[in-house]
Amino acid sequence: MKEGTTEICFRFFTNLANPTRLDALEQLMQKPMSVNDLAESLGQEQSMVSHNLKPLLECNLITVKREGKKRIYMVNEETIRPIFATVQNHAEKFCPTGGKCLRGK
Amino acid sequence: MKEGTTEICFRFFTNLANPTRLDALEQLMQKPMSVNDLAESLGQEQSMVSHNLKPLLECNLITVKREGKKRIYMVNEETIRPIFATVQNHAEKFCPTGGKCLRGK
DNA sequence: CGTTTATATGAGTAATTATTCATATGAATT
DNA sequence: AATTCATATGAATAATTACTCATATAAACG
Repeated sequence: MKEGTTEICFRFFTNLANPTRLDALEQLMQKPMSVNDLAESLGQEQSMVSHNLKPLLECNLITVKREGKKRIYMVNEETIRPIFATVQNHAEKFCPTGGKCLRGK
Repeated sequence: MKEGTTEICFRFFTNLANPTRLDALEQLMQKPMSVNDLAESLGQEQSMVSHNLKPLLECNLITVKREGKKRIYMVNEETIRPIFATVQNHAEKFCPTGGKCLRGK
């Protein structure tokens, strides 16, 4: 692996290691939308969603474009799709208990 | 995405979102080895490495086999290789500043 | 079967990260 | 340019996660 990869990986995975952000990504995979729509669809406060979108955006896991007075967020398909595909494959093959393999919740 | 995927993803990414565990994985990708060898090669305490290998093992991101009186750890190639390949691709294409895209450290 | 060597565990503390609430910013539309 | 609607930010607190040190366990080999 290249130099500095651990640092990048750490930021990358830290970014994804959060339920709110994962929920947000899941929604945005279905359909690009604004912070407010996302907040409503997740049943979360706008400010919390906004706080959580920030690092996703900074790391380019999502992008944003303006539409009228809204900012429409969408996922970076090139990265997000394969990542989730790999996790899903891992879950099917290696997590027979359905994700309870890491520390009993 | 399937039901329960967010929970699995959360555990999965939480597991990877740690410098010690990433360093350990990087080492183990080069060569399977014991906890003590790993500890030495990382310049970390054996107990810390052991603590960190535990969740990786529980989530089947690594596996272990006994060899004499040592326990040899190795990565789950099927999952780890593609994950890191995707992150690396992401870094090259979308992190021009070399990983400084998420919160200035 | 006792001893040694390798590894795991527990509990306490430190460090990091998430969430909340109040408020600031900012662009679009009138 | 004033108003409004959408979104971002800051700072404080809460929650989670990591690390350390001391010690327990466990398998292998004599």
